[in-house]
Amino acid sequence: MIVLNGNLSEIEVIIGEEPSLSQAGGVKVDRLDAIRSHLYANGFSTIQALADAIGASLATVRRDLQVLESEGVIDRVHGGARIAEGSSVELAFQERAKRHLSAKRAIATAAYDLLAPRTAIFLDAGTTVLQLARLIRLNPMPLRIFTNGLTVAQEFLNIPNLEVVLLGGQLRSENASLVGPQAEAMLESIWFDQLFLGASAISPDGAIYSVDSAEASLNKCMLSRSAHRFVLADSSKFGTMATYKVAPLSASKVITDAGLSTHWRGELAGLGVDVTIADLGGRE
Amino acid sequence: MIVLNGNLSEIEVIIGEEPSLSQAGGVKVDRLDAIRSHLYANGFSTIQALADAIGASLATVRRDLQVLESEGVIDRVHGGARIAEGSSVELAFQERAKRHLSAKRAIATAAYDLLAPRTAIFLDAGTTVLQLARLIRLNPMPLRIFTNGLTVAQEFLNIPNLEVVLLGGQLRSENASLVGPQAEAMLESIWFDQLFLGASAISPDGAIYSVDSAEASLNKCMLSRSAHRFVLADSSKFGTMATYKVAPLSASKVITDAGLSTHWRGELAGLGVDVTIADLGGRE
DNA sequence: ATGATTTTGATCTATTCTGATCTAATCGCG
DNA sequence: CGCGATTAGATCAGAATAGATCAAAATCAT
Repeated sequence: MIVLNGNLSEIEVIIGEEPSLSQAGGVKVDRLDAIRSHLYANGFSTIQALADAIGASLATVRRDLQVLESEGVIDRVHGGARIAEGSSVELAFQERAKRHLSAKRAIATAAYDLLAPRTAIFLDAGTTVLQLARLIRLNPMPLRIFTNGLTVAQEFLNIPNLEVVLLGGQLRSENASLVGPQAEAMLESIWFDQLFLGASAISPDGAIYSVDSAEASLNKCMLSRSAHRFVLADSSKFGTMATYKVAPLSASKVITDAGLSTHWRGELAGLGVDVTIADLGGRE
Repeated sequence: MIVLNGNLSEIEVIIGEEPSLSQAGGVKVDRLDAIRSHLYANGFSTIQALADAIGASLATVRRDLQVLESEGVIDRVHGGARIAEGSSVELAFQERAKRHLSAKRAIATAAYDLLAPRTAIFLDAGTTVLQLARLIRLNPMPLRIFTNGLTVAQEFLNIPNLEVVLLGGQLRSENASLVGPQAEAMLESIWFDQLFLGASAISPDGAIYSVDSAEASLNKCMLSRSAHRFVLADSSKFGTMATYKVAPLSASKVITDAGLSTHWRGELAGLGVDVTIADLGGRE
């Protein structure tokens, strides 16, 4: 029986039955490991140095480096290669952050106008809320900020007059958020003036949904710990569904963009939900 | 004896005695790093001085400065260039991470060899421990990892078979760590097999010291929650002082590099501390 | 064993990088 | 304000590096 654990090269090794695999010279997997090892030990290396160290030609080393680069393990630069720095980690997340970017920025700007100095706010780990975080970094004001988002917290490094508290908990790679019972327990001892919550989806009957169970559970806790609740969701989210229900919109105010259909405007008015439509041109 | 007082740039200047850092191997990325370092150390430098220090022509230095200016890390003025105001603290961490890098990587490699699959470990927020984190990312094994370091957690995004738990608490910008009573409270409910702790300084009488009060307090909690304790400190840390005492070394094992003086080897042996000397060439 | 596929290494071409020289802009000083 | 001196920017040839192509070698499936 073969156990797959997500590592493709290991799978190949397990299935392959060559007894001569211990040979270090000619096998591609060994070469890739050797390159990674060499680059880690030296930080940076020219292609020539790698070729000498490994005993392969320049062309082969280049091809190997292409593979490693596509895996995100290394960074290739003119003149050689180096171990990838931590920054280029979340590809899917960054892609998601770019979708409907102008709408998200408009929404973030509208949300920023709601902030008051020296208050306590909570920022969710969503991509729309991240834009709000970016805006606060560029236009700082004294705030006490709570968040469960790694990227959100990162925005606030070295910004003066900000007290930033990150929730502890299990790291969820999909959106670099912290979730789980530890995060929820920590929330229980915190109270804040404003909550800015993103949403994976807003169901046709006007409820917030999330793609993740733990995230949804944590979102519920957030909602119960804030004096004012704002849901930041671009208009494309309305009328879509996700797996886990968080809460009805009725207890929150909504900030969205001008793309919201007249049907939904009426719907939200019928639910008694306060809606702010962010104007895309409304930048200061 | 060197007293560390929390001013990072002073630490760099005082301890910095390596001539090897300013040597660029003729490759662009090395030069950019060298310029960053030189400018960080001196605050301002003329183009001629940079060209002399790095060993490149004036034209090349100018072009490099253009790149760095577009990245926003420096400001160019007539006659030379200076570090951009905003990013000096951020650079301090990177500079610190690069100092004694080969020693730190050797230490990290020795620490990695101590890991066993499916155990629970805690990784401190120091720069040496960050190298261990990077090693785990490049060479993953199933682990339950706890940390209070934002950059450490970032390393583990999208790595399969890792359960990563980040301590909650107040964000400390200097080294992107989470500290404070909330972090300590969360530690109280966690127990792990191995702790890997960095150290700002190891005092002449063999005690761990830290530059930050909250960090020191948290470190004490960490030490009390682990079955095995490993202090990762390159040899330059021994015989230096910082402001806040964490704990004596006696209850921990030490991993350091071959630069440790014979005096200190004897000293540690006298204290009954188990010492591992990481060999810089000791790769698989 | 044999043919097909993949991998490797050498050669050639294209791109990028470097350093020198020349021209334009800026600074210091009377 | 103008002048000399210094510094910045532009251009270009030479060098180094990356990418593309192709034949030989190794590997794999039948």
